[in-house]
Amino acid sequence: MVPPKTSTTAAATKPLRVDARRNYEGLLAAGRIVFAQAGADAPFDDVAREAGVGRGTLYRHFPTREHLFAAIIQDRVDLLEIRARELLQAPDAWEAVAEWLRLFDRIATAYGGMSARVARGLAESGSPVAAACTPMKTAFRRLFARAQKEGRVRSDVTSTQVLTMVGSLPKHPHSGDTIRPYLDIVLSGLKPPSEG
Amino acid sequence: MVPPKTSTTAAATKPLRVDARRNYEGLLAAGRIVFAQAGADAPFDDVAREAGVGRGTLYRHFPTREHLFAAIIQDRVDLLEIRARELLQAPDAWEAVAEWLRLFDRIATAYGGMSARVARGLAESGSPVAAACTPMKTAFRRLFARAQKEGRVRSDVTSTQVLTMVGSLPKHPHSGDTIRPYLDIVLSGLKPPSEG
DNA sequence: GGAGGAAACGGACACTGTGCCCGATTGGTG
DNA sequence: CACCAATCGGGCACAGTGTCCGTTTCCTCC
Repeated sequence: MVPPKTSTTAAATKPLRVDARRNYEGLLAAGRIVFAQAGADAPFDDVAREAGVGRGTLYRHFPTREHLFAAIIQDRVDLLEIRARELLQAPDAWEAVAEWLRLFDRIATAYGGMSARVARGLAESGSPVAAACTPMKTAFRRLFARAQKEGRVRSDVTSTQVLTMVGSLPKHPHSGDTIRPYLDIVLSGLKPPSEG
Repeated sequence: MVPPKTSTTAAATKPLRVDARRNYEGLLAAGRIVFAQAGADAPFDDVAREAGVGRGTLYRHFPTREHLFAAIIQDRVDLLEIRARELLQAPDAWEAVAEWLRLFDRIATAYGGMSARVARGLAESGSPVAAACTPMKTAFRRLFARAQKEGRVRSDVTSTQVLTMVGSLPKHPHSGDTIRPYLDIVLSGLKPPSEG
């Protein structure tokens, strides 16, 4: 895993000592493992133990759980941003939005219970999650605005609200997949009243 | 506040001593106050302190936070059950479902953050919340089935899934109201593909 | 109306998770 | 290689949870 480059997490200011970078990457990997296995509410200490470092090290690199979340999802967020830019070229504006949201939903279920917390963080500016997601949000806003402009999406909802809503959809407790019809209902409901 | 009669919470087995009943009702009232003010994640102790009783008393009456939730929402749930039965007589099956869900959504926002926890408990059988909501769920299932039978609601979703979904909708952090378009999107998305 | 027993009370205790702090250690530099 | 700053990581204080048990209160029966 590559430590933050252009990201908003911590770097770009100073080169970081080699042991610090090693621990940073180890904590990131440990976070993925622990949260994937025990859910987003797993004891924060477990991450430090899994990484084989002390509590102090963990808290220095990631002051809060949300900071670690933000770092963990960074690569997925980058991916989603790229995809949103690509889909701006797609012929059907509505299908582009729908396809992107399906991808977003699939990715959001990677870590149990995390998508709900991320969805919450998306809204409140100032949160590390919101900072990490800003480029993605901007890219999706363009995609969404295009569909709205063409009248393919209802006009009384903002792109951020859609992200929050989809991120908050209930998930299967164990599989982690969104229960089938939930996303379909939202997608169908996003279409303007005129369209079926 | 009337202590549980036909409810599933604790009673109907033994008459409860007068001091026990007094404390039960005091804890219920305290729970409403504390959760309304500080949200559903407020320290459980605060409920005991607000009620002027010890921790032991609180935990004896309500072994878990969810047990207290179930008791607190009992009267709202009863109300919703009654309304669902009434709406079975309504001429328009779809409008009946929509109206009931709007009521459900409005009620679900009474205590900050509680609706999400209740929505989670709704799904997992065995939880006190699920037990308290069973009559309501049954009544809504009939209402929902009627609309589905008439082809006014998409057929690939169950009534329980709808309840879980609406209960999980993001809420305004402060006001507690569902952000406007969320419920509209779900309602619109529940209609079958043929209808606009 | 008072004595005995069961039920209920409520504070103390042990435990877990969190977040911070500071002495010890390690790495980079002249 | 020696020094200084950056980093490490264990220890500490604190808050929330849930349980246990000695004490108190209520109900019943005489």
